Amino acid sequence: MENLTMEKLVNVCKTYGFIFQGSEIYGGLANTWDYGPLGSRLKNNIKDAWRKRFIQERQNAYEVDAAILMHPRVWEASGHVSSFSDPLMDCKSCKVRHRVDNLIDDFDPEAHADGMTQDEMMQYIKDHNVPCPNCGKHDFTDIRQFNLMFETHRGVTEDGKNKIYLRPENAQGEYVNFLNVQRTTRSKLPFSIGQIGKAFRNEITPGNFTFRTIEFEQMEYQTFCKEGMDSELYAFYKEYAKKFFMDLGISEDKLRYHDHEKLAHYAKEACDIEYKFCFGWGEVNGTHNRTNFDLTQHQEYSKVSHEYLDPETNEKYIPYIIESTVGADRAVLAVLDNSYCEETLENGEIREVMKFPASLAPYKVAVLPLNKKYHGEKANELLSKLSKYFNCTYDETASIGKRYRRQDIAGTPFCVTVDDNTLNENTVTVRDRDTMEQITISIDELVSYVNERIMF
RNA sequence: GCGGGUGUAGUUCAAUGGUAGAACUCCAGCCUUCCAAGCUGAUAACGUGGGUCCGAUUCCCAUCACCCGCUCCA
Repeated sequence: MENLTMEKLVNVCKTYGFIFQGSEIYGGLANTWDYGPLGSRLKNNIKDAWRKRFIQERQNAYEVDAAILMHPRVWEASGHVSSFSDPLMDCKSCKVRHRVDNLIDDFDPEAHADGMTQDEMMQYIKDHNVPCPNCGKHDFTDIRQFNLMFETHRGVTEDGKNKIYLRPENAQGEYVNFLNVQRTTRSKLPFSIGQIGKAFRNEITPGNFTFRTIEFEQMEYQTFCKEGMDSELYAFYKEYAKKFFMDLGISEDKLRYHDHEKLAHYAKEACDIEYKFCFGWGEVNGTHNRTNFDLTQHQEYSKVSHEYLDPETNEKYIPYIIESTVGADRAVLAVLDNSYCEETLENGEIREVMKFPASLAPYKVAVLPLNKKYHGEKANELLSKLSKYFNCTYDETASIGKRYRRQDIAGTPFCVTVDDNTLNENTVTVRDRDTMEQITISIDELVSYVNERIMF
């Protein structure tokens, strides 16, 4: 909808049970959100849609569900312990906080703070008398490392030896299982490992609702291949991911690519897909050509060979990895943002509708007895029958019009009413969410009628 | 993290240093054969913690959360 605001979307989500603020009765915990009855169904449907496109419909694609807590050496190998932290420093005079590396690079772009240790950065600040860009003074605190990984401890004592991290990305869970999956599935390259799971980042950032949170879920897909096939696969998955978002009901003009100019330490090529949220363009997918960096690192740190013996050429090499990551929470937010509509009816009333693709709708069918006369056995029988096939809901309160409105905002694609014809002739009236048109069909045909229309 | 703004019922809004009102929603009942009808009734709120005061939702402080702008987001 044009003119949708985040405030409006947050409100709709809260009012109807898509998403609530985390720990709300305690005043909320910043940047955490809980999915409610409708939201958790929607999210699960989006995850299932991803599974279908990225696992089920692909060749040589397998899913894993790796542990969130991983060996601390994983994060040394991946580079997260050393580079996933920001060196911060406060100006004692004006209280502005700076990232030290940015401070130095802004002072002298030739300085290359990236390569410096913490001590070297501190020394550089002193030697060059770097001023605070805000107030011009030279009165800084010591540098403090702010690591974006959440730390916790196993065992009873909290010493450094027992420190473990909540994973800041899922990818390592796929990489450390590369050998296991390849062996047990007897896969030849190229093959893919996908995973849906939570990751955690201790970011001090405002969030734009669920767009950036400290706990989030990613739908990740790693394709292992021979060097030389990497660029072709990279291009393929950029497009494949975009098609996936279009299948979630998003039109192409609300999607765009954003190629990275500044690449991460592991990447050869990197590109985001951005969706035009009501607050602006925001990343919903990242496609990366990670080269053989990750498996090489794990081979070095674990001392376990990650070389693949190519059965066709008898060559041994460490595979390249093409990664395609979709943020599950961001995909949900994009679908909510994209699906919300307000329509003005003939009587001037506003109709709020969530126009999800039917496959994503939390409820597929609502069973609505036309009035009190039709409550009871027949309606229950119908609901029970349909519930064997779909997630359904039932509403017998208020007027039929009001009940249609309730299902509109929940995004339920089909409402079936129980009336005289149901009792006498075993037919129901099916009302379509998008067109508001009604048809009469027999109860026996209803399941296949709905099934045909909710295929993803 | 910094600056500014805002916190009253599920929602949108009132009022008040001395019993916090309403509309819509929700729930129950009556009525009702297809798009938020009507009538009756009921439930429901001062973000949290301190302080000042005989008494604080109101004034002060802190904290938490949200909004706007920065910052950040390999």
